[in-house]
Amino acid sequence: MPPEPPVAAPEAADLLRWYDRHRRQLPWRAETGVLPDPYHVWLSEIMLQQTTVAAVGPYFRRFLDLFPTVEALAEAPSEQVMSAWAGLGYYARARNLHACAKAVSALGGFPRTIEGLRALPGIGAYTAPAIAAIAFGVPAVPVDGNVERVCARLFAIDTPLPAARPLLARAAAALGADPQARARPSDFAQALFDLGATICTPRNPACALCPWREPCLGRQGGAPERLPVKVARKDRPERYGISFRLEDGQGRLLLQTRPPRGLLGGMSELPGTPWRTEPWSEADALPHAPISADWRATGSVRHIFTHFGLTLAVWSARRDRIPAEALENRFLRAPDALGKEPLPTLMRKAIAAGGGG
DNA sequence: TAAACGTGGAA
DNA sequence: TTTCCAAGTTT
Repeated sequence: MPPEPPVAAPEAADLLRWYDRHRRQLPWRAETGVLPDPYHVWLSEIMLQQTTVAAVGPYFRRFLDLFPTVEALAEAPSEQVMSAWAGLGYYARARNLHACAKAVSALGGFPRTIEGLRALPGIGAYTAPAIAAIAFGVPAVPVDGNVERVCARLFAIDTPLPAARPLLARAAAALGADPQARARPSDFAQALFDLGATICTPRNPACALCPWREPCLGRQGGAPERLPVKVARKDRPERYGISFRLEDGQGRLLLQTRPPRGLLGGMSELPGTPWRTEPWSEADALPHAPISADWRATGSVRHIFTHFGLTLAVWSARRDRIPAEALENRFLRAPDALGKEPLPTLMRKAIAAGGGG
């Protein structure tokens, strides 16, 4: 009997060789062999949470423009930070970002250890090792969605997520234990991201181009695109609301600020009804209007949040002078000042929906 | 552990 | 149109 061919194990050297040729050029990345600025790494990591590279790019550049250093960000007013973040979503990230900048500024710089980073607001189990590895060369493998997918396929782990998390974390750590990986922790982490983003993609992975195609058990199994297995998501309930778009004689809009935490926390909005599971009748809705007026339905906005869909009707009215009681905890904004207002995308759509009609 | 937490692009 | 997905964290 001839000896069995040795089972090939994925080697860091193969991935790093591929990365050196095919790495993506991204605004927050330094040149090959150079560790990037920790501020840039941190800022990009927070922005990239559950968010695409394409969406982050313009925001990242704008933030560096407005806040060139972590100290500048720490000293900026929170309204300016929220305004700069408006449209990116998950606004708790922006609130934590500002709090983290203040903490880092007070510390005199970013902690260089996973534990030190993990203690900061907005930095969790993934982001702490990500910053440590990418910015400081700490030999750790941050496990994000890319790394989970690559590992699930590489080792044919078919336990459904999220139960598979501990298994996948062990697999990722095993890859990172390779001496070649430990010699280049920053590049190794980013190489895994790039592999997951450009080759080992969720659908139609380009296995023929993969530096790990030989040892990949998922590919050998014939259906790597089937991995990782995920539990079915619950269906999204629908909610209904009405926003009141009130203009004064100068065309200024009546706005208010949402509570500091929770959905769209700290962002600006049109006054309106609560968002409930039943559509609103006129009689139910009018008590929530900021003033009594000749409200006209001028538009409707459909918006998808993570855990519910929202159908938001927009009712509009105009009043030359806004009564003082309507301005309790509210304020007026001229149209040319709305660009600097921390308005979430939903409210920009609502304002636009009322404006033309 | 599970639910809350935004948005836009691709298939 | 619908569903899935994107460098997750907090409670």
